[in-house]
Amino acid sequence: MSESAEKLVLIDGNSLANRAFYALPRLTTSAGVPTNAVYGFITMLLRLIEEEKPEYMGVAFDRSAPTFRHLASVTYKAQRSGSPEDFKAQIPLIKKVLNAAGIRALELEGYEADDIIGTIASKAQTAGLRVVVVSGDRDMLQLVGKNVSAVITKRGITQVERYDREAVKRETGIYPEQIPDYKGLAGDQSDNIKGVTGIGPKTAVKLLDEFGSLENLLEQLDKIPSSHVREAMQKGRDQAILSKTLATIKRDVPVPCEVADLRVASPDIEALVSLFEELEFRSQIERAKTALAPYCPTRRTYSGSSEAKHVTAEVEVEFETVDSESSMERLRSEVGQAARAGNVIGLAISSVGNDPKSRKLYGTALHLNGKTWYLPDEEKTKAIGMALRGGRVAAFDAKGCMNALANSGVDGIAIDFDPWIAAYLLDPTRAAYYPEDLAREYVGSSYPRLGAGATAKHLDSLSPSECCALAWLAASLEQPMLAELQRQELAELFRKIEMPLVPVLSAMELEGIGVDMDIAREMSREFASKIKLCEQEIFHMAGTEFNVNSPRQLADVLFDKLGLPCSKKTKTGYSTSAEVLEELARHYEIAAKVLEYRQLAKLKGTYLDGLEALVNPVTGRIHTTFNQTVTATGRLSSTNPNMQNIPTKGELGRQLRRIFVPRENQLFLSADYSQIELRVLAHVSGDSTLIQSFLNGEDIHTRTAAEVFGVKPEEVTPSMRSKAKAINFGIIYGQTDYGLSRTIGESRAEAKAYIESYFRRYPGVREYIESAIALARETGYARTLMGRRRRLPDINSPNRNLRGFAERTAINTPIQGTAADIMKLAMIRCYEALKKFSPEVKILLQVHDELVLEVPRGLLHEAASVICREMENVIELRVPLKVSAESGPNWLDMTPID
DNA sequence: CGGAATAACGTG
DNA sequence: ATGCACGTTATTCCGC
Repeated sequence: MSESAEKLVLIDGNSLANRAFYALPRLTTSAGVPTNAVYGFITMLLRLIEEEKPEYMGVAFDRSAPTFRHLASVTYKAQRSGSPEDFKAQIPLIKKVLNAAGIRALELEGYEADDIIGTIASKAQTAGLRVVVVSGDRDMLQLVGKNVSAVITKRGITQVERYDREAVKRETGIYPEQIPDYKGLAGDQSDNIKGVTGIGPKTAVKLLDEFGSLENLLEQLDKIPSSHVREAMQKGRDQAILSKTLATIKRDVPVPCEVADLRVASPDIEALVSLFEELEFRSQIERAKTALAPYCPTRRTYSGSSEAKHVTAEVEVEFETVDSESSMERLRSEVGQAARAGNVIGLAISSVGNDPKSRKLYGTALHLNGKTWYLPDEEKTKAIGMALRGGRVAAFDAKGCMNALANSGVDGIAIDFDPWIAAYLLDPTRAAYYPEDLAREYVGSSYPRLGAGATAKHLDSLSPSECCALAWLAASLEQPMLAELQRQELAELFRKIEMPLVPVLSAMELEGIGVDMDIAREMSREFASKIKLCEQEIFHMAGTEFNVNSPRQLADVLFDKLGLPCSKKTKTGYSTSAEVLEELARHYEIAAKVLEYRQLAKLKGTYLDGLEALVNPVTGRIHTTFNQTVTATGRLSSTNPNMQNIPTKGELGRQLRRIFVPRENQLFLSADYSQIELRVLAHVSGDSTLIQSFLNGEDIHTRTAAEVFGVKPEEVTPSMRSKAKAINFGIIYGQTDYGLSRTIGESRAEAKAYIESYFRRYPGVREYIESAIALARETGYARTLMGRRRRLPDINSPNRNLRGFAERTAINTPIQGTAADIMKLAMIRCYEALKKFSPEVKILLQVHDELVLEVPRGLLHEAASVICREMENVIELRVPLKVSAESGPNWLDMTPID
């Protein structure tokens, strides 16, 4: 069964509505009609549609006498959130909404939602659909099987847990089909199922692991080793059978419809809008329209912000699905022909996955020679993959495509054009690079319907037609966007740096980095107990208990209750930032404790607990994603997790680096550019003193201190050096005297004097700053050494604040951006050099001015020299580039090489 | 419930 | 007003 099969989402309506009802405060229309359950239900429904994009949907409702459990829970919480009547009255409203949305509400006299869902899930499974069951009830896990997964809503559907067969086993210890057997043995209090007296959860799991099913167990009671358990089973035999029956979801109830009837095909948007207006759900109208648009037979009209209004073509892109040997043969020959002729081949891949390494391909579209093809599965993609090697390929999210292809065993596809990267170079500060916007800007007023791909930020779960439209678009954008890059003198940066970087980043992401989760969990436990201790001390000193994590509550306690002096303010109240607390800590112990608490909580939450969910279950490694199109300056950024902000500054935080470990018999090698930004400053400013001190290999901060404070280098004290360091960094950021005075804790006049003294000693730097601002004023841009540009629309603003910000950006961007350019080029060079040197050496991470690699022990010194050489010689500046290398058995214990 | 805004804090 | 560039976490507010 290929994963491109159509999808059916089955929702337990009562379960979701109930949750919504109790989670939301009492919302009503202006007439007083309660609407919270409807509102919450719609929120969850739309979210599901947006994420799952199912072709089929059904929402099942109970139609039996309420069980004991329902009554109990409803009356129990009733006093807080409204009466059960308020809830019941909202169910018909939910059904009305579903009806308008074109989604079937399913109910059957005398049956619960479970049974309807079970029955339809079975039918759909037989029909070859992928089924997703959504409920708050873990009982539903028993329906999980081939092509049937379950989403159990924990706290809503944000913290969603998706179960397949193996996940159920992992979580519960038993397989889905054994859940009724399990309940037959261990019972279930919440469902009033008794089970066998004397058999608890652990015994039940053990028995089922051994005997498979309840029936099998009952046949071989004599084989149970423990006499205790054997007796219990003999006594509870009938109860076990009855309990199992009660716990089994029925799969053969007379549901009033066929799977085909559940296709979402004709939402009545007008009816839905008027219903929402009636319910006064203003904020949901637009969202619902967008979410349901793909299900509507006709496409909405697009109205752009400009005077010209474009109407997207009503037509789907035409494509041929490759489902026979003959079509495969034809496609193969077309690809060969396109490759030989040098024609562009548009590529788009529909894939899913939590991280780059688990991103799995389930459909590929190709557009070439004016025709679009769709390869409906991995097998077909592999069959054509190699043929793409020589072609000129264009694709949105080239790196994601490479990852998905590599995970399917298709390596070495070079992608020459990624419209997202092109658009990024043309305007790196743009909020989003939507395919639809690019189509309008570069292709013209008519293009095929893009569907959900229109506003795609990542290319998850595209339908065949969306996938094909994007392949078409990627190919169609190539020439116009390349021409624009050329016009703006960005083509070389694109061709020589950004696109060649893609395979390097892909390889890094797929490689991942090793983590020792045993250490992480151990540290997490230690931190937890320290946090608890800390919290108790804070409560004691405060004389009250509160949530220390809440800046609001903390401010209340500190400034109102305890009357500590408050200084800084935020938009909403008094600030409790580290800066404020550090000041207070000089006199008040509680402030110091809060700082300690904060530090521990931050480290635990972000770097210990947050990591767990991101470990790839197959590789056991962390596969971060490097984003090439987010920063305004040209740097990379890293997400899921951010591997570029792993603690290094504080001693406590630094310890977390022990978690990251190389493979057996390998070492980490880290190579970092020393003072790269100041070296870039020296180069672009041409300041002779600065250049000279780098040429001499001096300690740059010491030299600055000597210059600014007018002493000999050997007379520079640590305090002078640290101030000089602050000045050096401040210069790069365009800092004012006020800012410097705050960082070094001296008077503003003093800071001003330092800066003036600095500029007297480094006049070239002052000239650079002035010319950078002047250039930006003239052109509206800041540019890096390699021509990367960033628009600065506020550089001539009458608003002093905005203008000041733009001016500082004009100073900083060429420096930060040039350093980024250099590092990117170095990465490409290192990657190429390592291919020749040894395929066993892997680049794992980039942290702006540092590369982290994994190296077999025996290759360490040679690898280090290859890397340092490549990094240092990547470009000839007026000052040398210096790289320092370290190695170690984890990311904490790193020692210098040479 | 879930989305958005806010505050805080980790990195180069 | 007041130092550049990022991403993640937890809390809080809001919807009608």
